[in-house]
Amino acid sequence: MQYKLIKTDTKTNARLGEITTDHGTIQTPIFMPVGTVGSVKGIHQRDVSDDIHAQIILGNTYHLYLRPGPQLLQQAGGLHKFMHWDKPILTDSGGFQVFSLSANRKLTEEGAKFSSHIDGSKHLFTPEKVVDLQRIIGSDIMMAFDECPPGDCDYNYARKSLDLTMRWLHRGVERYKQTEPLYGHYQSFFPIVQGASFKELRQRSATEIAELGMDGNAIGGLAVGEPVEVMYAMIEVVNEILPTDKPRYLMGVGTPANILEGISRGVDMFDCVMPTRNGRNGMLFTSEGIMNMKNNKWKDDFSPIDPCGASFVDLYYSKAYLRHLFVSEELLAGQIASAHNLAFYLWLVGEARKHIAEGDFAEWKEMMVKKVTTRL
RNA sequence: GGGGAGAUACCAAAGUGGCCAACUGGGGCAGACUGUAAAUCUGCUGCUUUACAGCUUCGUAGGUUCGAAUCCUGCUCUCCCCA
Repeated sequence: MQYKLIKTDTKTNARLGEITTDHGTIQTPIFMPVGTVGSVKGIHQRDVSDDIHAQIILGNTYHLYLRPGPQLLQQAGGLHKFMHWDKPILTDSGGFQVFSLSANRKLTEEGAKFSSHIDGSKHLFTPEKVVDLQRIIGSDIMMAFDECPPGDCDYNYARKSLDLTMRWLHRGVERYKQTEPLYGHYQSFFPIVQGASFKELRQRSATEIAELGMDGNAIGGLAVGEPVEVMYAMIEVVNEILPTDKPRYLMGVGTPANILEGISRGVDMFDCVMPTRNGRNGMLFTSEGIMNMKNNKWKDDFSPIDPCGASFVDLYYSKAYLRHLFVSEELLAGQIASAHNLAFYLWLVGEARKHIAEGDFAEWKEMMVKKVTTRL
């Protein structure tokens, strides 16, 4: 994998870059749609690619391990072939499930023991096993197995958690170096900075990770309950330290405003379930603001969903029709909303790249943050 | 014509002397959602701009009672069965 830093903004820390993988190039800053179990929920791969213009999507090691399972994935020849997606894939390690499924797991030095959320069966995830699983999945970017601690945890917990994550990281890197890709394409391995909301822990984590010299670096454990200002502060602290010649990935973030603020602070890659999940729940993000399509106010608004929208659905269907679909609980509602939101997110980062290139990113970002946080 | 059952909030439907402004479901209105256990979850839904407050409601008109959606009487309407 190659990362080319094309331009750094003069007024902000925004960066324009390009990541080259064996499955194609990625223009950064980029947003990566989440397809946890090998599907960007509600959207055909064809549309993820051709309508939404996603350049890379996510999969999840924990979920894919439970279903369909590594044996079948290997039989299929990896996730790319299985799901018919030939652009890059990044897999999360299951570290987020340590957080989101915390009631169903126990942490030990060795790893995380999960009780499957599907059938209760027990499964031990170790840093080594998670590398092996991601080799089988065949993702272009594999993530280290980490503990994502809650955003409001105390210093003692955060320190112990970080220590464990760093020990797991070294074991993961070791396994990564000892193993080879199974399907002939190169796989990167990204470490994840942790340290909750504590500056010195974040600095220590970032410093240690920078020294590893991996292909790219991630910032985890943010947008998990801490105030948004703390998240921004932590990004700044970490990006002071992470190498500039490697892409930086802010995991799980976020709202359109979060993404613009992240880009401004030197983040290159983002992912979030928000465009799809919130879309399925009726929330549309647009360049003019946020719409709750279930609201009565759209009942007889026959104007296009989003006159400036980037997806075909935006001019194809009206607000009134989409509201009707939501009220009637039609599957198409969530599909349209997801397509719209993802296309908007991809459009947003595309515009960000354009404005970094043109040199007016700072002004554009200020204006855009106001617009995307407006309630329509 | 004879016999029986019933009328409760937007709809359906509980409640049959005080704990009832009234269970529950639907509908309606609004909110939440950030490396997806989510096409999920939460709140409100008689009126008074707020309320541990007040006011008006359970077909309708009266009555009994300290107190009635609940008991009694008349009336109106609906449904079912038999002729």
